[in-house]
Amino acid sequence: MSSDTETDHNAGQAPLGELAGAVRSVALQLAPDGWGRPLSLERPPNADLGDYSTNAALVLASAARKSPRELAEGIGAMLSERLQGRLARFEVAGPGFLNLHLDDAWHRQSLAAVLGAGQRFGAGGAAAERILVEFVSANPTGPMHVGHARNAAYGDSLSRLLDFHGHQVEREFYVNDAGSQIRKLGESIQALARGQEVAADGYQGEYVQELARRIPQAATLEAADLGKAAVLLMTEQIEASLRRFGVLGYDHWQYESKLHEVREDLRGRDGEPVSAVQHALQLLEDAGHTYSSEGALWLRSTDFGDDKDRVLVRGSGEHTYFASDIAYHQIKRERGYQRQIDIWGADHHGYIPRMRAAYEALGGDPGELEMLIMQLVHLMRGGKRAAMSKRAGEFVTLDDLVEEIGVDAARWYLLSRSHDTTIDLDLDLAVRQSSENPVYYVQYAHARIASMLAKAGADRVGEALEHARGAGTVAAGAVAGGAADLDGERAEPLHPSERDAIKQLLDFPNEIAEAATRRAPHRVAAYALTLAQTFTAFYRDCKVVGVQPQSVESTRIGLCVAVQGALARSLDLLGVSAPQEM
RNA sequence: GCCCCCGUAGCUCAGCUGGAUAGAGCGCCGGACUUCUAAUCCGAUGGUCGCAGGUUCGAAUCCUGCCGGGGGCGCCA
Repeated sequence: MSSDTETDHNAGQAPLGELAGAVRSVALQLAPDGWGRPLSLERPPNADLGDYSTNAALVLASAARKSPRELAEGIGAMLSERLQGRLARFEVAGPGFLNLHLDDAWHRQSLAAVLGAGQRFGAGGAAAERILVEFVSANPTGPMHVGHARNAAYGDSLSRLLDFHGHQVEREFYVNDAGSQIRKLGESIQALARGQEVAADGYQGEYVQELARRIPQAATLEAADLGKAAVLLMTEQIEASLRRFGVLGYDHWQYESKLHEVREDLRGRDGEPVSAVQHALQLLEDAGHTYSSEGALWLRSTDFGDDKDRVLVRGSGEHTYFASDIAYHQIKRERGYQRQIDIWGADHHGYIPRMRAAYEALGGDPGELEMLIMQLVHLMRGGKRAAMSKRAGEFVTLDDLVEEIGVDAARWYLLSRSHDTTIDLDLDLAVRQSSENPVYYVQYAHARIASMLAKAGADRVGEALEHARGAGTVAAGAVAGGAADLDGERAEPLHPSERDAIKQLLDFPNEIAEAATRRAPHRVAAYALTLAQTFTAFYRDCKVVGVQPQSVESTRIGLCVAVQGALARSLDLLGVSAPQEM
């Protein structure tokens, strides 16, 4: 597809944004007091009701001191004038909906605008922020399971989405390589290497044995060193699994252990270098948000809405995990992000109030910190809940999932549902049904277009695109006398399926904006499926390659190119491939 | 006991900052391949949007209570 025309940032929002703007400005002329109220511009439930529908009159009736229907009439009349010939007609319906019927020229111009935007169609639009997205952050004590898979797919896709929407995104993995769990892992490996029993609360399973085999001289090493060596191996393995799963590379790997190391650039009250953890604790102490009790140091998190105060430093002198996490968030603040997004598993939700409290105690604006909770993936077998025990080594890993159903089906399955609903994953069923996965429907539509364009030939496609892109200017100049195409001939009327496909395409920028703003990549999947369906209906109804007259073929080729682009973009945002043939 | 998420068609789920006749995929039933890709298409079946109140021109959507399912409430990480 063509990507040469990289126009301004808002090009992606046109032309639907332009129509919405026209409705808004006309409506506010009639009801100036209604400024600031949100007006809808939607596809009506029934195609007979028109191309678009607005509730402007319903929303603004009171401000205009008119009946909704009367106001709708007024808006329609003014809009008609403003859009010149492109608004074929309008109707007031029901309590005061204003239904707009747009003519073919408007559709052609809109398609031309989409083609003109090229790869940037739907991009940008956000008030750009520098955002850090931290996701997966699986403990390096074992392989990743399907819960991590969901977190990975979501975090990766959300990052892509935010980036495409115009934000400056960095991705980070927080490695919990400190604390008792690593010690336990080291001890477990040591026991296995020495042919002893693993402690009851230690780590079991195939992968621990493998770690013991892969670490040279494991039997002679101390547990602490074994732990360190295992973390390295596990982190490597995690990174490789994520890469196979299509996760774009992380910009940062932050090791928890580093937060405990003294840094030259951080100075304590006495001017001596301190660690990030000490630095953060001093900030809290200096701000008067801590106190000592029962031999421990506490954060007065209840001052910031938490249920109870929390321990930062134990009676034993050890820092809690919470203290590390506070330091981690403080370091991220100091790195200059405008927004931190943490993507956590459902078991962390109780952790949110204290983290938010700590963030505020550090002097941060709690609105900058978003902690998104992924609901669980329930593993099923034959319709029944299956146990997942890491200790016993019984779980389905990310690698298993990919091997069984492939990256595309797995990612689509995990991403086509909202992150705050629990997912039942029946692997047997998933394998059996993977060929029914809607992802293939979307990919098929993409491949089909590729095949059609190949049949038309690159030269013909290029020529057609030039023609289709020109529709904007020509139609604009020919509004009064009816639409004409480039050669001045009368344009053939668009088929209803063509008009539908164009309108479906025009929704793309809004869908992207919604999905990004609401942190909801599953909306992209839903959109892609609908677009593929709308395109397939067009394919059924309208011959493209070889259709006469040639101007019709040109428009349709242009539509194919535009749809293919939006499908490819949607799939890419989900981390799913867009094949040329299937 | 308190906190978070969920409850929509037989199944899995969209729709939720209020809009018109509540949607999709799968399953089930009946049809369509000499076609630019049938991994497709067309048609049929299928819902008291958990229950009860409230808010209003209008509620699956917002508020309250209840019921049911899942998860969480450590000086663990």
